[in-house]
Amino acid sequence: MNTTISDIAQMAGVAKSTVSRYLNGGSVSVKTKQKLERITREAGYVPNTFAQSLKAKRTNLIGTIVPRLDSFAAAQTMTGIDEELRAAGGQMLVYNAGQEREREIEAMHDLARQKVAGIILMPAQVTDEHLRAAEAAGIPVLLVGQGNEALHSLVYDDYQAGLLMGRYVLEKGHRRIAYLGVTEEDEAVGRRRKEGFKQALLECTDCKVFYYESSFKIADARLAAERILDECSPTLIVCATDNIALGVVKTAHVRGLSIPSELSVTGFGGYEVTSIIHPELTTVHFPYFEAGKLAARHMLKLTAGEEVERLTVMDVEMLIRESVDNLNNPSV
Amino acid sequence: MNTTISDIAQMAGVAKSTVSRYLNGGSVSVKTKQKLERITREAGYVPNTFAQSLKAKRTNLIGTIVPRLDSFAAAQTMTGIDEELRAAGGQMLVYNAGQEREREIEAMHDLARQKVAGIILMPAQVTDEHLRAAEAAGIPVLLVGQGNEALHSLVYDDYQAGLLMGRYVLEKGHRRIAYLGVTEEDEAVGRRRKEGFKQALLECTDCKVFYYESSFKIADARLAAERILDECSPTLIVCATDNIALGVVKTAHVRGLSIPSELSVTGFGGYEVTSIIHPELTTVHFPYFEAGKLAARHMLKLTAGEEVERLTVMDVEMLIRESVDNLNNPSV
DNA sequence: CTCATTTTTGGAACCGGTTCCTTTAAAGTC
DNA sequence: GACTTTAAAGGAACCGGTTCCAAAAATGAG
Repeated sequence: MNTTISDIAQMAGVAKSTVSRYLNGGSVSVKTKQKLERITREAGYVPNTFAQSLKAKRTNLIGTIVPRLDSFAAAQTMTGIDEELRAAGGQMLVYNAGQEREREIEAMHDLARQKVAGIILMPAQVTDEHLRAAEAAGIPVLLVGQGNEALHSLVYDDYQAGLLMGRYVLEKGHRRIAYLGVTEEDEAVGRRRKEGFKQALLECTDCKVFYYESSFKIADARLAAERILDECSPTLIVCATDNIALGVVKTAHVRGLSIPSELSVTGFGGYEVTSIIHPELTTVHFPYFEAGKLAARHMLKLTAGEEVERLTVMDVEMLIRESVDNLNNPSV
Repeated sequence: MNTTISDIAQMAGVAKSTVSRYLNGGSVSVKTKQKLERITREAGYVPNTFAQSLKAKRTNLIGTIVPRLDSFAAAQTMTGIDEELRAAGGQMLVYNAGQEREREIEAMHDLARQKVAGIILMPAQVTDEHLRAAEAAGIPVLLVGQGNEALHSLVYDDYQAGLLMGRYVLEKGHRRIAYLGVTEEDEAVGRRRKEGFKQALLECTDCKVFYYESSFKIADARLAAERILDECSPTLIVCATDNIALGVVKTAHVRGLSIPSELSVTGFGGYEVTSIIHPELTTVHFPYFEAGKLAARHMLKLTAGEEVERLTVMDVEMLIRESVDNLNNPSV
């Protein structure tokens, strides 16, 4: 069915090693080069990747394990990875872990078995199991979004993000604040982001802060917002992610609370939708796309055996928009 | 480095063909079965996929070509495909075409070369080039979202969607309507959806309808909305996709137009965000996730050589929410 | 023109499995 | 216990490339 290198060799009247050499740029005389050029083209010859990989013992595939396919952050990161990989002749093999830890582990084994050249992992949490699986895989593993000393990591400056946000809302005069976070098992989003925020709040002596927790789901955030509004009526709710903020905004609308005049809301992430809704959401921009590109570049270096700094921190940027009221001018 | 089947054979003192038979459930005595069970486990033996595929001449990979990674429809469809494939022991290899036609073609060649078992393609348009590439690939190709007689297709009932929407807005008393569509090169979204809508409008004698066109981008939709509002001040704008509707809503907000009292807006798609924004967007739900699952099931059958109906039409469902004003009761 | 050197080629082994065919061992029959 | 039948195991070829090494051809030097 498909023409093989032997077919080509036969047609050209040469040995298949010569054809192979021609294909891989080895020493071939001008004459045979031309002949082979013509024949491979006419026969529509396409090398069999398996045979190549079997010998080479590796592929140009980079496995990418994402928690879910339908999240803004994951989509942006994947797009970045894909773009950069493609430019270098590589390819991305996406593995959807469906937000389950065991499936992340399983994915690493599976990808290693498929001899991908490296694995880019976007976990919610890094456990010993992850480290063991990474070790067992025997290929470079790069973490995105979470850091770990044992592996190459690319993280966002979550602490700084929390700090910026804390300072900003203080500056706007808010003194009764709810922080709607996520589980502290999530080192980056759950802990660091909150710690930065707390640090900023330290500078404020007359502040009341209420800490709440939710899952990453919008529906859960809506429920949490109900509780917050009932229990402590803050002037502002700082949400650990844009999605959570979206849920809070929704609850506010349902209750007929106007944003920001009656309730201020902020998020983290900088998802596209936050600039589409009304009022636009004040949030912190995380460079997901750039992180994806950088992750891919780092991975390419790693697979080439080059050195890469173990920890890279990506800068974040405050996005000041419309969802936070300025309480300093009680005018009008 | 990695243990091979020969290593196992040697350790067990049997021929590698016996090990292979053991692994693939051939006839092996109880005694050797037990011995091999122990040895493969202890050695942590994992078969090399390339060697297997080289012989088998195919993989359990299904190539999926998407226009972009960061779209709700693509993400939902991919999730559905992935879920169903995984359940059947297969895997999805995502190829991002970046909304460029040539890259879709290139992707098909590339995937065929990598010996994927089949290709699921989500094109904006099906050209002769697509058909030729599908032919050349020599493997099943399944279209999702667009239909073509030459290939197996899974489409949404765009005509019906347009019809439902047209009837609904008429019923709500709108008589001065703008339809913000997309290029007619897109058979499904550009033509069928609009045709259904037009059909519904035929029943209305005193209607004024203005047709406009935009790209799929929110930014372009905002611009188009500006034009529409300036030129024909309709009571309602029917948008060909939810994203376009989002852009129109944004423009309305910027102009201080209240929705739906001063301007009604509708979309198509049923993206998650449409139920989060305020007011919630009236739209038509397209079963992207289910389509993905069904596409995967069909593909699995096709790769198994089974028959599958050439054209499958997925039902859509009207989602009546808050963004369309009822003009029939000018009371209060 | 001969001999040494370099370039180009061919042959064979190898990558790690699967599968076909043959031989050997075990089991069943009379 | 000898003979047939069936089950289990071994050996070799094959999938389609790459690579190493040796042979052949072309080139250069003297």
